[in-house]
Amino acid sequence: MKVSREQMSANRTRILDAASTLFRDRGFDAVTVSEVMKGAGLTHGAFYGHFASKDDLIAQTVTHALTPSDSVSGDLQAYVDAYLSPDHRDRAATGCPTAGLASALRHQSVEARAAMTTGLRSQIDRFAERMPGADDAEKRRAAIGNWAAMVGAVILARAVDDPALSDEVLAQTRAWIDLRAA
Amino acid sequence: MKVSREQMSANRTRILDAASTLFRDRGFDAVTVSEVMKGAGLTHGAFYGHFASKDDLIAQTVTHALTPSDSVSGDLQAYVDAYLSPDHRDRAATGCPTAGLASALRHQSVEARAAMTTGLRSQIDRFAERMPGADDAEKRRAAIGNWAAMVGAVILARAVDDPALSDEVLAQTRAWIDLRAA
DNA sequence: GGCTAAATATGATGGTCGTCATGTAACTGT
DNA sequence: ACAGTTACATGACGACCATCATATTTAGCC
Repeated sequence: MKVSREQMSANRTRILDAASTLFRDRGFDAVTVSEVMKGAGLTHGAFYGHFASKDDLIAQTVTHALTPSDSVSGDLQAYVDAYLSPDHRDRAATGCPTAGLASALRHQSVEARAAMTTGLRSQIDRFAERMPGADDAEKRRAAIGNWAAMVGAVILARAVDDPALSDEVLAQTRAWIDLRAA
Repeated sequence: MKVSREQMSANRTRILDAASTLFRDRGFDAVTVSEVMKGAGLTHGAFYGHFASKDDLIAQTVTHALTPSDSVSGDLQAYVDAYLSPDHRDRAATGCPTAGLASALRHQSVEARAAMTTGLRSQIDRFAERMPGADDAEKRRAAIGNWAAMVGAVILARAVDDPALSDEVLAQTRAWIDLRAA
């Protein structure tokens, strides 16, 4: 059955939200189109009215997941602490899309990778604004270094089986990140 | 046809080598059992004489790829520079298994994750030995923080489409890693 | 209010892949 | 040297999945 224009737009958003959650949780390959549509409350048939292909969905989901986030607002130290918390590690489905999707993007379409490029660039910019450092160059360097460490730490913490080692990776990275000097 | 015992053992090693390369290059899901066997110079039928399942292969490949590596021998600075080089970014198939496989391990069997745990632990230990720092605690912290940054930087550099941004992530992380102080 | 087009549901198709069954050849121990 | 076993090859099967075809219902417009 046909639905109203705003209903369809809302459906599209729900598909992207469901895809974002599912992809972060289980990866692009392991999630099927049917699952995404079920997560959005629709059946698989409606999918190709919204997207040209699964690859198209992936590209648009990356854009969707990476865009307007309030990422680095509020206290920077609190942001870092929350990012490197066991709670964030354990909630990949609702956590940072970069940590959840970055490695998988290497095998995706140019469109998806371009969306990641845009997302990373703006994350670095926003992060650099709030970084300590003598000048902009130092701030930018600290932003990139710290962001790489944060993403890497969460990925390693999630890859590992032993909770003690996983917690230690997070805690030590948190302690090691130096927000005072570039 | 049956082959000699040492031939079979060599075949097994070749399967693991091929799997290690292919998995790093394209991920666990995208690589088929047939491809791995073809890479080892065998047909798919021989696979289940060596491994119980694809999951079993994945677990054993992680162990195989993560074990005896000469990882952190030689000059530490040279190791870090090579790790964060565009060349290493561009050669994932022969590059660091941690950077190539870590995120995907989150969805794998306990055996595979246990292998990753062992691998990460020994990498941290070896890395810490050569880290500067006042005491062992500081060395360990620096090892974990630096390793997280290195892995994260390579993953981000590989995820991104723009060569300039990708190069910058590597170069800035290299510059930012402080090997002198914990 | 009725006609048309659009959005979704249902059902089908073709291909791929993990796994297994069977055949074949040759290594190994006697 | 022989018999039995074993490692590998060939071929098949069943499941799953992305994509498409068709049907159905309803919003949007006159």
